[in-house]
Amino acid sequence: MPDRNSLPDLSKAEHDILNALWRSGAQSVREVHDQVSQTTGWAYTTTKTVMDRMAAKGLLERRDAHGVFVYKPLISRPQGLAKMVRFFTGRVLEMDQTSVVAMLQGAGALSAEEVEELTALMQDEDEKADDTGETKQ
Amino acid sequence: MPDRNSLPDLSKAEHDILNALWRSGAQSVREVHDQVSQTTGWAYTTTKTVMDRMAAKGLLERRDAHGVFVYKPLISRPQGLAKMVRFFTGRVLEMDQTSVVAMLQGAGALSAEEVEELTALMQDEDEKADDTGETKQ
DNA sequence: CCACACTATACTACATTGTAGTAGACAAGC
DNA sequence: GCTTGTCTACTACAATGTAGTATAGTGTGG
Repeated sequence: MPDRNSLPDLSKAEHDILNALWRSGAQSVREVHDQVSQTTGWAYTTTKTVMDRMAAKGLLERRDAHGVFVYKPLISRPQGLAKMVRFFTGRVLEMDQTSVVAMLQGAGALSAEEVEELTALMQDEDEKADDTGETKQ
Repeated sequence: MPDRNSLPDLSKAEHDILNALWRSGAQSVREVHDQVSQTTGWAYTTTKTVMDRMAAKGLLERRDAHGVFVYKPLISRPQGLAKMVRFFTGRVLEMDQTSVVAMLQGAGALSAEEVEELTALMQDEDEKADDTGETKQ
């Protein structure tokens, strides 16, 4: 796990991979690819490259399971969501994040536990931003 | 304007620039930078590089205004928002986009006209995706 | 047993984006 | 006129997007 106490700023590709893993648990490149390729249109090697880079960065754990590698996410969905939600609400829409998070729960996009974790994470971030003179994405 | 009838897939940096321009109209690099640097922490040349690349891609129009260049967005906010909203709702949250758009209007993040344009754009995209065998980001 | 066909894995590759630094041009002051 | 502060242009280098190719292991029909 890389640099705890600072949430990762995931790229879109990384979100796609993680979504598959959050949804269905640890999987091989082939299994993940079968899921993401439907929406991304990626080549198999693209999925593989992205996943390997994520493993190198400590976002995924790679384990040999009887001949094939299986990848497991090392961050929770709320942890992965945090930065993106902040960016989307604050910078894309320029609106308050709390109302959005509330809505997400209402719409069933997140479970109650996820909302709770996410809320806590974003609050931490806010506090951090408050002192350290803001900045940084 | 690049390849009409396919919305641009904006990066985060591009969103930040466009937001400043949508908010305050055509501006110089310096003016945009003064706005975005507060949240991004970018160096002035970073803002400049991103804006020039956007102009080269046809996302912005660059015009000489008495000695300095002024940049104007060539796409509307709903056009810029479309892909990001789709990505955020569909791929990050895996939820239905319509409820989100409704919420955005409720929360005042978008005007009624913007919501209308955005809704129409996203519907077009949906139809396109329906035939052409899905895929493509 | 063995050559062939798959797959998984590793390397390499090239364009775009993120994020600047530096150099040249020009205007405003001294 | 020389010094300063900007604007603009060019260059740079790492990370990400998006693959292709090469190699190694494995199962399969002879």
